[in-house]
Amino acid sequence: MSIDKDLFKLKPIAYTTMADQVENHLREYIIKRSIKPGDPIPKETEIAQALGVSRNVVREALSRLRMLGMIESRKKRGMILTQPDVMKGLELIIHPTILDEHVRKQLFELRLVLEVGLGDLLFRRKSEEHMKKLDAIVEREQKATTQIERIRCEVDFHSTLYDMAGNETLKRFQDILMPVFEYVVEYESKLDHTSVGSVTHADLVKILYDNNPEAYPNAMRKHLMPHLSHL
Amino acid sequence: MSIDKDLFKLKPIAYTTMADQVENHLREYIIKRSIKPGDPIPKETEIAQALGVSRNVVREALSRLRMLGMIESRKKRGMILTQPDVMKGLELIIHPTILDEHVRKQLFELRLVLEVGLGDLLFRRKSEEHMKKLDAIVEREQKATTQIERIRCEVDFHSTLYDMAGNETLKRFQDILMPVFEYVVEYESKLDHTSVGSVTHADLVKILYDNNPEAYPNAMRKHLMPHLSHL
DNA sequence: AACCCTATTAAGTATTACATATTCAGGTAA
DNA sequence: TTACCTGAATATGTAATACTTAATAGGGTT
Repeated sequence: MSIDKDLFKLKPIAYTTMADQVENHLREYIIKRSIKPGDPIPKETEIAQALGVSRNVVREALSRLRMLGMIESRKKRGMILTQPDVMKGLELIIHPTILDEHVRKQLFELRLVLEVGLGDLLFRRKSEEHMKKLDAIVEREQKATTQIERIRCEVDFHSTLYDMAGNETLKRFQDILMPVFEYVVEYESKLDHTSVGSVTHADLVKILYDNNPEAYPNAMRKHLMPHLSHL
Repeated sequence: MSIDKDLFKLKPIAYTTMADQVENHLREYIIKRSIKPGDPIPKETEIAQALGVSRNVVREALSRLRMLGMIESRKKRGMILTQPDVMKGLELIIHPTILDEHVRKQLFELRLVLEVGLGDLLFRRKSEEHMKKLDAIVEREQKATTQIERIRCEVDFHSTLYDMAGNETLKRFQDILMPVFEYVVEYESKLDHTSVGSVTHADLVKILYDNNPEAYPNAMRKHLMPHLSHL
């Protein structure tokens, strides 16, 4: 509770550079002026002069926003605000080899949570094509002879579910996280779990055909049980 | 299908700057050399010289990675790789007033999916304290007289569930998305839905006390039905 | 009115210089 | 020896300047 204690808690000092400040300033500027995608933002030199910093620093801040897809710039036309891809930031950070195991595990849990809760989106948005595709995957899986082929079917099946959900953001989220999952799957398969839950892909497809949203969550839970029991 | 058609689809040209290239180069460098958090990375001048670009460009690239929390730098010690917060990128982009309604709706759906699928994490990780906290919120909610107070209880309840799940990444995800949800909630309350699903918070708490993972998903679905029926 | 040429503008890149903070080594005093 | 002070070396942070490049606008010619 004492002030001294809190002081010690501070990391080597939260040093904020000019670029950090300009970045924040620009964010505030965009929000306060409620600038919308397509609208122009001031020139680099104007910003630099207005904030009393070198153009160098301004460019660092702008470079960051550009990376996130928040702004675009053309040679003469200046810069405009753009509708950012909300998952862009995730994509830039998530790389399996950089993340430690703890985080990878948490992301894998996140995936399990998503698939169990996915039902209502699926039932509302499934189409003929989607169902046919699932049928085809199940058939392919039953004919599969190699472990590699089975794993491929597994990935395709669940990936198709995300397609069916008709939510681009969710789909993108899944696509970004996929490489991490593969890492975990590999890790788990080394342990013992070549086994599959008591509910098969075919069972899940049947539930989708039967239009039975009530049955979906617990069916998926059972399907994922080998993973869930690991928590 | 024709090539010409595809060409037209290309945006005004995917122009890559030197900073973009250096950024990618650094990412590859980190991955290929499997540099781990805490390990040092080359000096700015070394990078600039090695890649044949100005130090300015290198600093733009480094500035981006620094923003994402992938590296840290000290005045003399040089720069080191750090374990990035996987959700940092999301946090930087997601601001309700910037996102268009379409994306906000998708994020709201994502939240619904998460809460329905959250069960298994809850049952495995709930503690005495958590349950007490939920009890207190339910009690507070029943005594509430104003709409504002009820909404606050609503937020607290679901927020506590994410706490209970014992997954920091998931919790952080929720915290970042919360402002967007508030926007949607406000939007929905304007329509008609002051009503609540047939399953109350108290019912959900009971299921948690009863250690009944099977009942959870459909109970939460019913609780969220006013929102789900909007899909 | 259609076309071409030129000037202008704003972002991208390079270079140089200096400020600042941190480490390290060396030297002095107790 | 130990402790403290001091200054040099170093790498990042910031500034200033100049030049390149591409896109736009405007003016003139046919």
